Amino acid sequence: MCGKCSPYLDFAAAYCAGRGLRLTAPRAQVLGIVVEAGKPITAYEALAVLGQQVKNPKPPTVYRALDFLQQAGLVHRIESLNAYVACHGGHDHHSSQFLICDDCGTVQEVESGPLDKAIGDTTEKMGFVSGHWSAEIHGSCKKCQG
Amino acid sequence: MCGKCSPYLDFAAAYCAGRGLRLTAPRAQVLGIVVEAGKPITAYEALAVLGQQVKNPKPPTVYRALDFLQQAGLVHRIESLNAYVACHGGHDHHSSQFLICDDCGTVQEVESGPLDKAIGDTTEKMGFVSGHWSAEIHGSCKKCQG
DNA sequence: AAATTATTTGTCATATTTTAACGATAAGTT
DNA sequence: AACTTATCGTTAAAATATGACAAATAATTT
Ligand SMILES: [Zn+2]
Ligand SMILES: [Zn+2]
Ligand SMILES: [Zn+2]
Ligand SMILES: [Zn+2]
Repeated sequence: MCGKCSPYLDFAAAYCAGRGLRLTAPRAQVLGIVVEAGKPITAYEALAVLGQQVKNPKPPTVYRALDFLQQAGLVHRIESLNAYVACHGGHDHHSSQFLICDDCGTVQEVESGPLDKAIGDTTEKMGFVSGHWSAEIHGSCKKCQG
Repeated sequence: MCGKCSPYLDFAAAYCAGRGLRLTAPRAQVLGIVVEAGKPITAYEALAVLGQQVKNPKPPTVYRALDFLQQAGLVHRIESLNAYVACHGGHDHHSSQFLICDDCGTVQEVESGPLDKAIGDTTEKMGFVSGHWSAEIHGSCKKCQG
């Protein structure tokens, strides 16, 4: 828990309350851990951190919390990293786009209208009904360049 | 090996030869297995199939072959499925887009210029230098509707 | 051709990531 | 309170992926 994640947790509490979602203790703890990480964190890394707060937690605790948080839209899973990041905005979205810096490990979530439209156009043309999608863009962030 | 994968393997052989890449026996076998699957196949599924062709193969054999094939651009990894598909075209590309049907399990690789441009615009605006990216679009394919 | 070097392979084992199952606990309902 | 549903803690075990190293193969050099 820190200055950065406390406001986020306040927001998350209200966000969940407004939707009938239960932000229980383990869920809130894991959310705090993901927020505080500030970059992608794996389930086992989160488990290790959680172990500093509660006694000897087990993997299912973290995985269940992450599943819940994902469904709630509070965290995203970066598939290409097997890791999780907090959603950068308090918005429902079934799709997400990430700029993943392979040098420093940071991930920036972006919202690109044109990207959204391009995917909509493509799926429509193919007669495909899109549920959710994600674009994971690997490369080098601004800071990490000469 | 079948009527579908044989021409693909011929192409792959020429493709690799032209680039100084060595399409060795285990690599060609694994490629054949992925092509023949016709839909995403996991490393361990491929390992099981390979076990019908050679005696008691081990995971590293398949993983190494898949790594090579990926680097060569002959197969893609679908991160959200932990599975692999053959590249639908004989083209170099550092990026790919997939329409993944969650009902029938098929995956269609598409090439969308607008999507490519949208990602280029976004990364440029953020000062991000993009290496490779992939968009994995989950949903329901044309066949699986109504 | 022989020696050298680099790449690839087979094999052992292990590490990492994720899930199933199930009884206990807590929350929401009638 | 009695009932139903959701969540939790715990014990495994399944599924996914990699490290290490010697043997074999292929490419390169002498
Ligand atoms: Zn988000
Ligand atoms: Zn960076
Ligand atoms: Zn492709
Ligand atoms: Zn389908």
